[in-house]
Amino acid sequence: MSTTTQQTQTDPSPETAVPTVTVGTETDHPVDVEIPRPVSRPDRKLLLIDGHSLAFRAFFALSRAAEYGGGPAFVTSDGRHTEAVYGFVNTLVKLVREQQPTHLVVSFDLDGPTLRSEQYEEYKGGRDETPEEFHGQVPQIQRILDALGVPVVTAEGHEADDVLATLARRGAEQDYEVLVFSGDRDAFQMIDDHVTVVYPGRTPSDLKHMDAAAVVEKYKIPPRHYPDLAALTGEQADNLPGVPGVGAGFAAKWILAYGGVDSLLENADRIKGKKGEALREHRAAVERNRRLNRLLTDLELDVDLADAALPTPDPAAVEEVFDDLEFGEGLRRRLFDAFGRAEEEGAAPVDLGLGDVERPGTAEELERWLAGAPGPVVLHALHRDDDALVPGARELSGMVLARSGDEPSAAFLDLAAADAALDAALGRWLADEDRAKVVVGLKDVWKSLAVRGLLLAGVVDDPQLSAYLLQPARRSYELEALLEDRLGVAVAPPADAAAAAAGGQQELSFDDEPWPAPDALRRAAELAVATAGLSEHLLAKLEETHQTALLVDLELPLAAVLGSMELAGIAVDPEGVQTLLDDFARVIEQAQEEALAQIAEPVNLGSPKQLQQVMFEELGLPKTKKIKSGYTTDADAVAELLTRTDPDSKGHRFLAGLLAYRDANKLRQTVEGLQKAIAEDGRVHTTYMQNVAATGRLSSTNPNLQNIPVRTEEGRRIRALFVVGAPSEGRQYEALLTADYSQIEMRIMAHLSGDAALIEAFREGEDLHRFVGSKIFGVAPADVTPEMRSKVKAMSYGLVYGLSSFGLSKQLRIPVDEARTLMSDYFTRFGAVRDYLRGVVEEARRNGYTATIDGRRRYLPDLSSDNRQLRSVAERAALNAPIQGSAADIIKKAMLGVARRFREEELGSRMLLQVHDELVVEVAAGEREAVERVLREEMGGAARLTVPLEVNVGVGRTWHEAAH
DNA sequence: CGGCACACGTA
DNA sequence: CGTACGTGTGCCGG
Repeated sequence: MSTTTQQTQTDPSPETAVPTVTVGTETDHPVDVEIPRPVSRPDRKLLLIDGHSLAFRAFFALSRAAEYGGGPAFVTSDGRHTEAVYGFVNTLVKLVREQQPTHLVVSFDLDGPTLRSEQYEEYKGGRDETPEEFHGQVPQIQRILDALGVPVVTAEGHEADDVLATLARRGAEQDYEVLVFSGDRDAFQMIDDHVTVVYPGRTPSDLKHMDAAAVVEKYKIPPRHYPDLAALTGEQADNLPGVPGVGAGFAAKWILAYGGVDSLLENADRIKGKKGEALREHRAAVERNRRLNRLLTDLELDVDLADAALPTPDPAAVEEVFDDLEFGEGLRRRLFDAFGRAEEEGAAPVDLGLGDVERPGTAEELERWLAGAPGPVVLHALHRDDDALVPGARELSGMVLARSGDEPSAAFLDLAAADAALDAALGRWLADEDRAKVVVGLKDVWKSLAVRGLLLAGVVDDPQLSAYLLQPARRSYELEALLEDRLGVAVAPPADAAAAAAGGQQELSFDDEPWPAPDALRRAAELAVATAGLSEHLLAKLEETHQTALLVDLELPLAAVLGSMELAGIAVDPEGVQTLLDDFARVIEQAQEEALAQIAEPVNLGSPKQLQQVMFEELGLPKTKKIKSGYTTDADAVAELLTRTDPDSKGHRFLAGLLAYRDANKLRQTVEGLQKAIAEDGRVHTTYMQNVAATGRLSSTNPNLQNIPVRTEEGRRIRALFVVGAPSEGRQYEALLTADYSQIEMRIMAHLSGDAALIEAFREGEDLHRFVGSKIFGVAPADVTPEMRSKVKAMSYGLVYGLSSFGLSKQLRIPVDEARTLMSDYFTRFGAVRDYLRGVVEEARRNGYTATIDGRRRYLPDLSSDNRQLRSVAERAALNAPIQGSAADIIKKAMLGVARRFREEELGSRMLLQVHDELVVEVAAGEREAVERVLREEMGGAARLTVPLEVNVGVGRTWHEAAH
């Protein structure tokens, strides 16, 4: 932070130490110029923006084509360019969000002559013509500023910089902390303890802060002398030549020795050498430059800073301009996040107006409560710690029912205490499709009710699913968080959490204590009442974003299907598990021995840290790819090292042992996890997470049955552990059946891109990669070698993930040139694919989100990040999300279809697993053919694409056999 | 004990 | 410098 230069001295008193720079050391009157630290005034922070400068930089930054972002981005459907507008708003929003100014003014240059152009005709001459596409964008920017309520200040005959300098001076006098955004370095002369200049780096949103210390650091002179330096060196951008041969270094030296331009020129005769000669020769130019680059701080401006308080924009006005310019939701959201939003609906209703929680104890009381008011009833499950666990579910002790409306009300049902009549009344209501329910955590509630023999119908929302559709990247869908984030409603934290936070011990529970505890019930009731409002809000938002059908026709019914799959579980062969564990244990031991025999001291092969020590220091193996902790020891890197070491060397044997150890150990862990997960019914009940994957996929946990090994022979032995189950509930099962989509993602790519060649490939029905290979390499399909085919395959799949030519070269271990040629040949043959991929990113950048075929969104705000790394990640996610997400939608629809058909055709077979593009079914005795038919029809017909959806089906005693 | 980093399994 | 996940281990700091 200190800006020590040779000329810097320090005030003797350390408390008030202000660095100084001495200027004019060679004159009779050297001056110590203080280099102040900038003041911080969070409550009075004025942001001044040079509008043209920001717009111009934004325009060029966004016009540059990115690898996937080339082509006509930022053009409205009627052909108006909007790069500058978009970039301007984006950076403005970023500045406001990061700097949190309390006041904001934007200034623009006016057309027509200025003081400077009159004094010097060539001023700013020699610049390239502004591109055609830039014209017309500045008025649009002013339109947006108008909608936002941001004051725009201009001055006839003056550049924006003079306006800014005047306002900066005024702001400083009124003790504002002033930030000036300007792309013109002349603005540096404004810097003092109150004024900092923010100027753009390579991109308009890569912003650098220049305070006095930074100027001294960079130019060795105090800010007020910057124009002297600029006058000497000249300003290319303004077409102002300076003294030939004099750069910033010399200029600074002169200034420090002789002071500013005036004083320097007075002493010009004392300067020796060529440079002195040049200075004397170009004295006129220097004087002219200094005259022109002096910013005026005393313009008459019709603005009062007090009126420039950061406005709260009118949403309607902003929406109108944004709609017209066809800007997406991402930018709008960021804008309102930064500025706030006028006339937002009232903040948190502190009191929900909820009376006492009712306790209907009879069927009549329940029915009376249920008939109390129209509108959906929120159903919130209550569990107690000792609720019985059944395989795949948890029994239910009670529930809170709630509704909002004019008279919010909540009721508690103690299921343990309910008599038969109350149970029946509850059952009738639950099963009644016409009585609307909002269920929190639908899948779990569905399961708990199912094990009680209760049906659940008429579910109109689960906020944890509707919120997922609206914000698929959220980490948590806890009600409290949703209420807070979506409605601004705060619900008191649970009492035990409060007690725990206060350092209290967890209360021991005694059998005679009332359940639920009164304050816990009260809180659950308030939460449930608030949930009614939350649901209303979420459903309205789904309607707005056209995702209602995804909730109503897909996710909600799917919850029940997933619930039944979890309850079913899949049988695992326990003896097979033990055999496999023993086998793997032998391999692990052998591999470990072999590896450790090559080194001096034993290490933990599971510790990457210790491995690095051994591999790169003791064994002296070549360094691999850098990671945070040093160099990677991952399988790819180890395999690479194996090819580069002598097979007879210690290093080689160590690496081979390590790989074998890791392989077997990983498999052992998988099998152990499986063993631990076998429930009392001999089956493994995974949990499908319906609101975790940002693309719309399911995930599987506890245990994860979506990553059971399959690629290696040893891995496939694990698949053979999953077997058809023993008879249960009077039903016999004859086999497992697996049905998977063939290349569904590539088919979706063909559909979305409309690429004629790719579509033809799928319609021909021949091996996709062989077909693509024949096109790219220009040979007959029969002449595509396995090597060609595997390259093509890697590339095809890579494209779906946003693979670069660099990445392809790494993966295929081929030169980048070759990878690039491969890709370009691919795109020559499948041009629509490239167009599609480009379009996806552009559209997502504009809209702020991608969408699947059925309209499931994924928001990607980082597409406009100024962090290249973040932006690239978001771009690849944008390429992948519509494809992966559409595939997820399709198999979800297929699952609903399969479940419906099993029901309608009264089949006893049941779906057990979903592995993204595969369904595993347990086939009831005698239903093999029917099940295969249902699976083929429902999976194949789950979407109407321009290419067929091909489904492979296999049957066997085990999952492994079924897949062959 | 919680959280991070690493490694690695699947689609 | 290839997307989306979940899990186990080591290891750090509290």
